[in-house]
Amino acid sequence: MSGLSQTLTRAEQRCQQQGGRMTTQRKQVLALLLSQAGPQSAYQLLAQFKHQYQANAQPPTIYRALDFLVQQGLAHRLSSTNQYLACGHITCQHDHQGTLFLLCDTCGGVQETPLLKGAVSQLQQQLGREGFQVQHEPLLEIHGRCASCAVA
Amino acid sequence: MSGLSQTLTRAEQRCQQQGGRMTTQRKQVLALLLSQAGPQSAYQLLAQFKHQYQANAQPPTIYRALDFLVQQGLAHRLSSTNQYLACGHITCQHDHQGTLFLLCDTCGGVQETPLLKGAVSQLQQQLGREGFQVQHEPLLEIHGRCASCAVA
DNA sequence: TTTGAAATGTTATAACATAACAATTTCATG
DNA sequence: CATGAAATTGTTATGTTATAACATTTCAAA
Ligand SMILES: [Zn+2]
Ligand SMILES: [Zn+2]
Ligand SMILES: [Zn+2]
Ligand SMILES: [Zn+2]
Repeated sequence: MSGLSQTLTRAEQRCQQQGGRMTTQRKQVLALLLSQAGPQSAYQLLAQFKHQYQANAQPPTIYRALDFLVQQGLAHRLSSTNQYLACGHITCQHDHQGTLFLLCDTCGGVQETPLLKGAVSQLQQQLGREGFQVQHEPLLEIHGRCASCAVA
Repeated sequence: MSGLSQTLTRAEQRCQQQGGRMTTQRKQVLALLLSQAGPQSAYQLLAQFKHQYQANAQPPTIYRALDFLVQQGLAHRLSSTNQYLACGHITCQHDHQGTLFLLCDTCGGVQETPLLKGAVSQLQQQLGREGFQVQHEPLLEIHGRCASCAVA
C-alpha cells in the first residue's frame, strides 16, 4: 500500500514512458479518484473538483481528464455503472492480460483483480472459435455480493 | 433459424412459464428487436415504435418494455454501448451459466455465445478466491473485431 | 522567438434514463 | 356480473451522463 504521493509519482513516470503529459489538472483528478474508497461518477468527481480545485469547472474538464487517465491505464471506466476508479495496480507491474471487476451491488464497492491465466486462455479459446480478434485487454464486470457484505 | 412469429410464440410460452404477462406492446418491442440485425439504442427503438405502432409513444414506454424483456431473459442490455438486443437463444434451451457478447467495434455487430464451461469454472475460481458471490448469470462484453471485419 | 500541437476554457446541446402521478386494463374473487 | 386490488400503460417533467464546437491559452521544439 503506497501513499498517495508515491502513487502519483509513479503515475507520472508511467505517463512519460507512454508519451502522455501528466498535467496539474489531470493529476488533481487522479488524486480525487485515489482519495476515494469506491468508484465515482463523472459528476461526483466534478463536484469534488469544483470544491477542491476550481469552482467554475465544467463537465468537459472532468471527462477529458478521465479519458486521458483511462487511455494511460491509470484509471478505469465501469460501463455497467457509469463510474470511474483509479487503477488498483498503478504501483505494481500491471502486465496482466485482462482485468476482472467484481462489483458489489450491496455496498457499491469494487474489487479489481487481474484475470488469471486460466480464465484468459479459456476466453481466448472461445474468441478463437468465433474468429474474433481482441484489440485491448478485456475489462470484465461481474455483479454480485462481496465477502464483507455476504457476512452481514 | 426460426421465423419471427415462431420466436414470438416461444417467447410468449417462456413468459407464461415464468409468470410474466406478454402484452401486445411488449411483443411489439420484442418484434422490433428481432427484426434488426444488430443491437439498438432505446431511442432508436422508440423512433421505430412510433413509426410502426404508436406515433405518440414516450421513452418510458420503451424502457418499461425493455426492462420486462430483459427480466424475462428475452432481451439483453449491453452496458458498454447502451444498447439492447433480442436474446439469440429464445428458441433453444438457453440453460447456460453465463453469456459472452463479442462486440465488433468496426461494424457494430454483436455475437452472443454461451460462456463455455471451462471459462465459467475459471471465473468461478477467481470469484471464490475473493469470496465474491454472484447472483445472476454473468454477462461479459468483450470489444474487438469480428471475423467478417477482420477479412476486410 | 516563432509556431504549431496539445491542453484548457466555455457555451450549448445531445443522448440516455427515470420519477411521479393519472388513467386504464386485467383478472381473481364475491 | 360486480368490483376492487394489482399490473400495465399514458403523460409530463426532470434527472443523469456525455459530447460537439469553437475560443483561448500553454508549452515544447525548431
Ligand atoms: Zn487496473
Ligand atoms: Zn459489498
Ligand atoms: Zn441470451
Ligand atoms: Zn464486424
